Amino acid sequence: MEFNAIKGFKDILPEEITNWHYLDFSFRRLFEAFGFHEIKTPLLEKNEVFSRSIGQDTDIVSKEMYSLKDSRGQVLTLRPEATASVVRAYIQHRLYEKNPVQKLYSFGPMFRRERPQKGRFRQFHQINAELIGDPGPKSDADIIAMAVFLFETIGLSGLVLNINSLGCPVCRSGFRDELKDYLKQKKISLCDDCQRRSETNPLRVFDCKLDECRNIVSDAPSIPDFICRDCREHFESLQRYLNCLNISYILNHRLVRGLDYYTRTAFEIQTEHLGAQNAIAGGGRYDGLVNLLGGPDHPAIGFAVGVERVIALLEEKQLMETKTPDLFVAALGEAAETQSLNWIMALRKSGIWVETDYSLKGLKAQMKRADRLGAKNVLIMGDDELAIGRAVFRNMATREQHELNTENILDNIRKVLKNNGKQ
RNA sequence: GUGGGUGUAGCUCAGCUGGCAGAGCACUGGGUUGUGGCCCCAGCGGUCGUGGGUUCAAAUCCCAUCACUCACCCCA
Repeated sequence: MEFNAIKGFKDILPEEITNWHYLDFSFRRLFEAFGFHEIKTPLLEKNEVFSRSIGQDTDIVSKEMYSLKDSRGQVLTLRPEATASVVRAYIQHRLYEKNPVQKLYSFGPMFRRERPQKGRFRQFHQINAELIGDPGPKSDADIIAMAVFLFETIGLSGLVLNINSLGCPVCRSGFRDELKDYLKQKKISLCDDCQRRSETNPLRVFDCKLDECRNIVSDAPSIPDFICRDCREHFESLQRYLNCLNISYILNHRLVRGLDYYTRTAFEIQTEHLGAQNAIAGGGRYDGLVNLLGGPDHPAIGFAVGVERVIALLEEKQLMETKTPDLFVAALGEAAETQSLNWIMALRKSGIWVETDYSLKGLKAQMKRADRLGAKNVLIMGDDELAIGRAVFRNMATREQHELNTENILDNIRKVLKNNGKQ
């Protein structure tokens, strides 16, 4: 019986891990320069943590969560996103007592039971940033800039930042009602999906790709007409900050986020290279969530980066550079093999990547092995040479080789490798 | 959940007017007793996704099923 990984769950193989390390290193360095600290929360939470924050009517909660009952009947859920858990931890540990503004980041797997396709998996990874305790809009700019700079520093271009304001609970509910009424009148002309959307999440109708729905929506009440004065000023200030930072963006009044807890600022960073899954990062303000989960009435903003999507873009650009061994040791004969083993280990302890063959083969085979591994140098040592205190050091690229005295051979090798490395 | 596409060697794929299961790459050995890449020769490797049907004969035609994949919905 041969087993495969379950649908939508992926192995990350050694050949693709380099980009993961690169992204990991890059985002941590950048986020810490912004004063963010890492937080790790459990993968499993009580179901209510997610159902209450994300919203009962959202797709995530209504059909995508991996939930299970433990042996005592408690319903637990594998996290479908990070924000709810982070906010739960923020409240549980009273982090606001230590510092009124908490800047937290996290990285790890999320789980949603969707149909997998390009750029979408059932287990996927997110880089997450949350800034809790400041109402903005300067903190909005900070968060958005951090997201934009991340993609800049890892060398991705051609990305588009979309921003929108969803309004606060007060002005949004007015707008929602107006829109609902409007859509009700036009209901017969809407597509099936939009008829459903007009009930569950009317803002989503703005996102429909069909011409008929688009026409209807173009005359519909729009967010800017309804947004209250505070929300408008907030949004305008944010745009001034972005202009000041030379961060280009497009105002997208149709940008709607799928989670209920978003308020005011919403943003998304999009690419054209991933098929239908064009969002590689998305986020926004969630001023009511901390309170909703039982904490103080603290505002917050955050975003998530879809790691697999970013990795896919990095692979497209072939930014991955493969590392190769510094040295391959080819030993011929038992005495040489025994002696070489100690040298190999000593070099490895000093951080030099040394390869050798595990089976005793002829020199030709070992040279071939060294070549296939991409070894930069080969140390050739046979019993005969060893007896007279010599070994051959060969540079694979230049095909030059010279003899090394076996006294002080480790220092000699280190010296040669160091010089090669500098070139 | 709905629709399209694809399943043949470790990988990429050809073979699909039914007639012995193939190529390139990779791997192993040899051409060179102790010198890699290029070249040449040989070798290893396959329940043709699975089950059933039609047929003298099925990788090929039909049905079912599973997996992968893309798209819808929705999201990172």
